[in-house]
Amino acid sequence: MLRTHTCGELRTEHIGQHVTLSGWVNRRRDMGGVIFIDLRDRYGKTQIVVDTGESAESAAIAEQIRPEYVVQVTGTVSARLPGQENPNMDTGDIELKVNDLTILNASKTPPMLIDRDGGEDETLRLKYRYLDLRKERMQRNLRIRHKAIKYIRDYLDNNEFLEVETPILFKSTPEGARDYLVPSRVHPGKFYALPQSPQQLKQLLMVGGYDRYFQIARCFRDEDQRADRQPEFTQLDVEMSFVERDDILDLIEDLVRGMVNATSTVPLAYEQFPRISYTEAVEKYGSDRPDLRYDLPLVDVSDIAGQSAFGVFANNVAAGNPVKALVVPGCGDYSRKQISELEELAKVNGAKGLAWLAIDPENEQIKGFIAKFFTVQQLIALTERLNAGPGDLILFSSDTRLVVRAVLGALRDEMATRLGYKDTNTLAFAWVIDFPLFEEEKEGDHYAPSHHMFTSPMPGDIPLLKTDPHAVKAAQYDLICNGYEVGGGSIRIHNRQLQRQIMELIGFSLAEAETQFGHMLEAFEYGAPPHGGIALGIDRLMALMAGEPNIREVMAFPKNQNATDVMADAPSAVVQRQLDDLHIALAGKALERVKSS
RNA sequence: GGGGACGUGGUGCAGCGGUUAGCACGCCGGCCUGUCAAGCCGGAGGUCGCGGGUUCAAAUCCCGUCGUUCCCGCCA
Repeated sequence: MLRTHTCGELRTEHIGQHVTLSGWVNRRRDMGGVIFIDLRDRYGKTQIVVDTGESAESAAIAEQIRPEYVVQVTGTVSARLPGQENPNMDTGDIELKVNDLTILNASKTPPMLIDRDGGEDETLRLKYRYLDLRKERMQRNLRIRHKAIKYIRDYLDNNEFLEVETPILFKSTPEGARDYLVPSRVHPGKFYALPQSPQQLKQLLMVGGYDRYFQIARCFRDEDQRADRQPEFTQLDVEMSFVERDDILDLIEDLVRGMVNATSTVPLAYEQFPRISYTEAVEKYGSDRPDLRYDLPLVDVSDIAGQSAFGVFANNVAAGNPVKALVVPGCGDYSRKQISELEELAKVNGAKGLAWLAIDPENEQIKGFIAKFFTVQQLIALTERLNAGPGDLILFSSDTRLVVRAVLGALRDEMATRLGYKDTNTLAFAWVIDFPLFEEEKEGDHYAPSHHMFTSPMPGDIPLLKTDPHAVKAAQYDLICNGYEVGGGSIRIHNRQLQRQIMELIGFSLAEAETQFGHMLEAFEYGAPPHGGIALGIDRLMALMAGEPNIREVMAFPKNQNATDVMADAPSAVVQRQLDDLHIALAGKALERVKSS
């Protein structure tokens, strides 16, 4: 071993011991007669002291040392001089007096400072990721990730789950996200697909009798990036047999609660996760993954506003559409410019305009271009319903139900940001349940599944499939946190008759089903147990738990927004021979680019 | 595919029509025996992303383009 201790380990009880440390030079402070070196590894920092009067040899080496040199130091652990202790360092009561100093490896001047979080350009961080990884921030984040995943494995192992690996090279299905494809050398013109999730495979494991399965599974989706989306990401994939919905929710909630309490830097807002229906989520918060760190509810005022002389409201209510409102505390003094920013946001989300009222903080007069269309009694009824007071701003939306949701949901989110309601030091988890089995709007003349084809209806709703499919609730659930979807799953259909019924409703022919899911349908004929499961987005969970705004910060080697690895320069061109092996000829843009390079 | 923001020594930024493009950190050299973002003195380092245009004059204004990022579309 090139060390006897780590750089975060030595304390006063080690004083007098002869030890060897190895690590990176964080900083060197040359006082002339004495040189201090902060030696760093991922466990901490220790101050090294070189006294030029005591060892000319070590002093000469210390003179050459620069930041990020890798050095080995042997010396005696000593108490710091009285008054020279550093309370900001874990090892601040001691220092290592050097007997022997060796440079294990030199370093070029790094393009960024390691001991300061510099806000460097993202390209720089990603190009020199191995240097970025030396920073405290990334080391802390990857440590949280490791601890959390270890917690998950231990928890599920204690509950009789088996971790099973499933193929990375699998089969493309046209549904869902765009697949990453891998050409086959052995089968010209055919392709594997990288899994978007192990969904089918875990259901087949249930048929195989592995009644409690999990996997820390890498997944791939070839879609455009976001702060919470990378081309490859990690799911905790879970599937169980002989369970009902609440068995899964209870288990996963206990797992997540324990994991957060044990490993997260950001604490839970509350221990018990609320279970809210999809209908409540979209009607009250305008989103199927509402941010529950704050309330700011959408309130239906159709009955009052429909009576007003404002044509838009009256006509919409007469047509059966809602008028809903959002009260924004303290924003009654918004300027014309600020209001028009909000109107722009409303329009982006489908609104034709933005109606608003503001209550004067002094004289309680109600301003806003629609005020004149309301009687005094109507205004009183409105403010009472909304619990709106002096200084408040009231934002309205009236349109189809879907547009009202989208508009006020977006405004709720925006106003929470502006009002500083998004506490970054709390995690507000919740379950969203009772999703409709089918989307509200049909695709052509067919129903569209809101999750996927294998999602089971709630058992009591099965008769409704024949009479009112839109009223059928699914045994589907999402785990949400701070406005993010961090997980989702369902109880699956294991009954062939029911599966066929659903396929007919969504316009999926037997022939189509056969080519895409033949292996699934056949498997289900050999004694598929009742089963269901969930998948949690590990990267999103880790980002939330580390208080990070982007999942790049919890991945060791992420890609940038263009799905490029700027460190390794991937994807990259390959030699013609490789293409020939794969029976691939470049065409179009790809061919032009190769010719011009 | 679309919209917003950003692009200036190694790094982070200021300058936003008119001197030799400025500041901090870093880097190089010197001084210094108790520092810990050490201090002091001196120094090097820039095609202002790239291309075109407007102007007597462009880092600065306009157009295009490339890169980064956030968002919309997309993500069963």
